[in-house]
Amino acid sequence: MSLTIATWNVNSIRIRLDHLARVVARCAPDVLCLQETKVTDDLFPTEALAGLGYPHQVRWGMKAYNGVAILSRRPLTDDGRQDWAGRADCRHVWATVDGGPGLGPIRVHSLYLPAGGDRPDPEANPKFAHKLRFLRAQARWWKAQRDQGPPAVLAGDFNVAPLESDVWSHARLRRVVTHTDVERDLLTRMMRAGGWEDAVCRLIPPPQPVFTWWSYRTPDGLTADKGRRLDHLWVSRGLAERVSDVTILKETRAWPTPSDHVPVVVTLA
DNA sequence: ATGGTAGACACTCTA
Repeated sequence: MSLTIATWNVNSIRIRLDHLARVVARCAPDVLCLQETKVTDDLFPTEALAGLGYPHQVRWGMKAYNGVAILSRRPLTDDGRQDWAGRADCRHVWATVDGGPGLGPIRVHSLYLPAGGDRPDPEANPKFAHKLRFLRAQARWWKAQRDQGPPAVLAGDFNVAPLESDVWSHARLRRVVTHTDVERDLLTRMMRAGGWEDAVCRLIPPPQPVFTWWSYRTPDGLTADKGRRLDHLWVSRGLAERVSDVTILKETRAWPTPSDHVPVVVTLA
């Protein structure tokens, strides 16, 4: 028995339904963690996604911005949601899925961390200050949650590229939001506090570069491979040895009218 | 220092 979990920032679930169908045809994940759904729950495409094989859904969205969801082929139980850094902006949901014999129940989190604006200065840029507050709060939360409840998966768009090999040029991006020292340090702290292990790094060891995002604004960004690894899938310690496959679906970025992020797909066996 | 593209929504925001 195995469980395949994907995480993908779709940049609008309604405009990405066709791509979602193609992703499902490609890798048939059991569980899909989505970010930037950009839709309120009453307008969420529940039926269309059930028709793709995902009748079990947890979604939490708002108008125009943010929004997260978990779609599953198998029943979801004990679902929850939480606000962070003093804002009600639909960035974190979770639910428990049965991984089957040998895996048992697994709590899956879909998380969308703030992008942080343009200037990496918390004094001058309130969005960056918010991002740092969010990261610190996450580290505190996961430290308290550590070793509680079932084995867990934390997946999503974290908007931080923590390793030097997570960006196309470490030297040129060190002062760019997503790859500054303070963000990289806080994400590492959050990971250690929760006892998380990076499932992708487990099978694709650094410094092998892995990118999951290519900016819309860089015309040659994809062909020149000027990417960053902003999307992550972490597993709690008990699951680290179960990571049996990792796939980054880079091809989706070259499809017509793509999301700027691509799916990260991890199989636990 | 600036502007580049995309999505939502209603003209400007966020990424």
